[in-house]
Amino acid sequence: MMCNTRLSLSLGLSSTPPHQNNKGKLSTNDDNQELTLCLSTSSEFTNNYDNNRINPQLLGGVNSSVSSFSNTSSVKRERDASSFEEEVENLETKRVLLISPKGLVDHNDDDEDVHDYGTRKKLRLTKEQSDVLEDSFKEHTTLNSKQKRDLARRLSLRPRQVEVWFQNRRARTKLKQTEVDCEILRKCYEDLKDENRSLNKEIQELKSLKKSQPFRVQLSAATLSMCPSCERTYCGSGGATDNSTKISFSIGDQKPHFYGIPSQIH
DNA sequence: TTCGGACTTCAATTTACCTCA
DNA sequence: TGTGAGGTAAATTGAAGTCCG
Repeated sequence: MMCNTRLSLSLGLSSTPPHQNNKGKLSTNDDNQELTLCLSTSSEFTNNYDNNRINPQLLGGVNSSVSSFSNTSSVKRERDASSFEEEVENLETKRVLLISPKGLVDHNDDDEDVHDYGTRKKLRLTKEQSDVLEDSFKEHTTLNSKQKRDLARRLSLRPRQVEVWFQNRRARTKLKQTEVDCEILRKCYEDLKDENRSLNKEIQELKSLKKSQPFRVQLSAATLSMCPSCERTYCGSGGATDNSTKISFSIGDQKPHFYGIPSQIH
């Protein structure tokens, strides 16, 4: 399959709208394995090339006439081990689009996912494909090259499609998590607002109590109170304070004293 | 150590399709 | 029945980062 592949390169411009042409298109005629690359001013090709969607090695290696693309043979990495095959696999499923005076014409008559006017129909994954992808995503949210290829082969998709699916899936997961986080924060805000409201209410009650009853109030144990002059607490019976946190103050006191919290004892 | 190419991932955006009023 | 709005998911684009020779 690969060995018989012949790649030819043609350059062209058309007057059709950007969404219909000016797109770098790579495709194959399944019958004779002839690949035709139509380049244009589109950023798609340059982007694909920049990101190695189209492997320069493929261009340079298969067709020596594109010599400027061939200087990549020294790059050796595990994840690249199959990139050549992957690219060929990608190319096999892409389209032959020829530029005619009317614009781009789909060259594959049996092509079902390209409109007559040259735009790509949006693929809808089948339930089975989605399920397999979901299962795979549960195992690992990112794919290495081999996993991607295997999955693509299993689902009869292009590796790039699997890659894109995982990319979008990660984005959806992140978005959902953000929504959850937002909800948690919203709940926290509501709780704090309620707490603030009740504390304010309590303050108002105490203030009104102070006006109507300007005498000392003890909220802690009856034996513990605060000296109004030195603001120190003492036990009414002369005994020591216990370890529990207690509060004792008089209405109008600016400095209530907490006990059981060492850092707050003066 | 620096540089550049190859490669991946992400965020933002576009595009095609679907549903529903 | 046709249509526009809005939602969703596939696909594109460009930037940033890592790895390695």
